Amino acid sequence: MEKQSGKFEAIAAAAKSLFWKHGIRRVSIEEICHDAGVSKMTCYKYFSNKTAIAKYLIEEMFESGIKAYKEIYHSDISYEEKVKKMLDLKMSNAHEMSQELLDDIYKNQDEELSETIETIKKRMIGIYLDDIREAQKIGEIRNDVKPEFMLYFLNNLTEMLTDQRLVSIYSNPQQMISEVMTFFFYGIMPRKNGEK
Amino acid sequence: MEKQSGKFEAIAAAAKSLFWKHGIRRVSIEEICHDAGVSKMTCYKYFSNKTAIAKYLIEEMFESGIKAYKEIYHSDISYEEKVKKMLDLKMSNAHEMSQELLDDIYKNQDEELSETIETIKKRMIGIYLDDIREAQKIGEIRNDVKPEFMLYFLNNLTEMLTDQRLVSIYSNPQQMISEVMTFFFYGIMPRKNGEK
DNA sequence: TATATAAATACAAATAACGTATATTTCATA
DNA sequence: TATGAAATATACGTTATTTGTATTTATATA
Repeated sequence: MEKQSGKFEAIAAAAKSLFWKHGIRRVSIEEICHDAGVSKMTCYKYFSNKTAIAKYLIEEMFESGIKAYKEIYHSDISYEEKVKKMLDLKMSNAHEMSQELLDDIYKNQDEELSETIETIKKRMIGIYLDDIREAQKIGEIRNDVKPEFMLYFLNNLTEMLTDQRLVSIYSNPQQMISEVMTFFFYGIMPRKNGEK
Repeated sequence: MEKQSGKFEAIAAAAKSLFWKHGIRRVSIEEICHDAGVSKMTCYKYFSNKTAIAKYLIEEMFESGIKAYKEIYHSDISYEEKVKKMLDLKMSNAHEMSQELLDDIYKNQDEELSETIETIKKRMIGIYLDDIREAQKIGEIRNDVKPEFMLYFLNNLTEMLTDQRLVSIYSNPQQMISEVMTFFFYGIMPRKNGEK
């Protein structure tokens, strides 16, 4: 069997560009084919329909996200450094999948797609919670706070980091992340002597 | 007759937001009505169809552009200052109408809309050329260069000013405009003594 | 209460998108 | 050059969406 001469990738790239800009509903298969420089028949060789393309793209996106997370989590740096790196990552990927696109998917009640997203989300939450519990066990973070609350709070943080009202307070995003993280790790109490 | 309770404006605003983001083709009238919080019947009270809404918005946009230009041109400042103000204006309005939206209009061969745009464009070019000729007449700019070439070159300048490759060379846009303008007014030759 | 105005609903007609079948073209290989 | 696999272009019936209008229902105002 011959190696795919990049047509699959061309379709995926064209679809991603269009979906991410306009949502799924507004984009037609013929449009994707045109942008990919591929005929409709070729498109149907690889994907059974539009939803299948979107599903593939969304799964790919989440997979690469999980992979990036895993790499950070299992790297040999302090827990604080890990959280910092994750927040950096989240920020740079903020527009990876726009809220608009998600709304589009849910609003149009495409059950297959929303189920796909829900499934992956659950998987990611499971991974995150396990990792938090592990970190509690080995004493990297305090264990008198529910992992679920930490996760909720972390999600809240990432939202804050893309909120223009917060961003505009700081002269650069690194300073913002650093300050927010300090608050997350140490709270509002002034540091005691001996504390890092 | 009662004053329109902002429904016309609501429709125009919703349509503009959608058109400017997704182009005209991808947006339906029902969508506009929904976003405007107005029923379809009310929409048809004010506009006969989707093209009519787009036409109104495009004309309004060009009109306000011409108005802003006129204000600058007839203000009591030096010609150099005028050009600078115009370039500032052009830059801040760079995304007023995206190339994508224009492509959408031309690609879909909506004759009415493209004619509307062409008509307005011609009017604007006429105004610009007249003003350049007048400036030549009263000696504000040299008269051994065709007005048409100056206009062409000015258009080219505004395109350059939104080109990221150029923008990234300068630490701020004002410096860029100033340098580009100096080149436009005085060319590459070093200034002679006595020249401003 | 009467009257005007907008919203909601329903609908036929037009348009666009879908997915498939078939004919044509391309192009590498025998 | 002839052959065959694979992509493209074309055509087509089917379904879904959009359009523009008509009719009914709600809402506010004088």
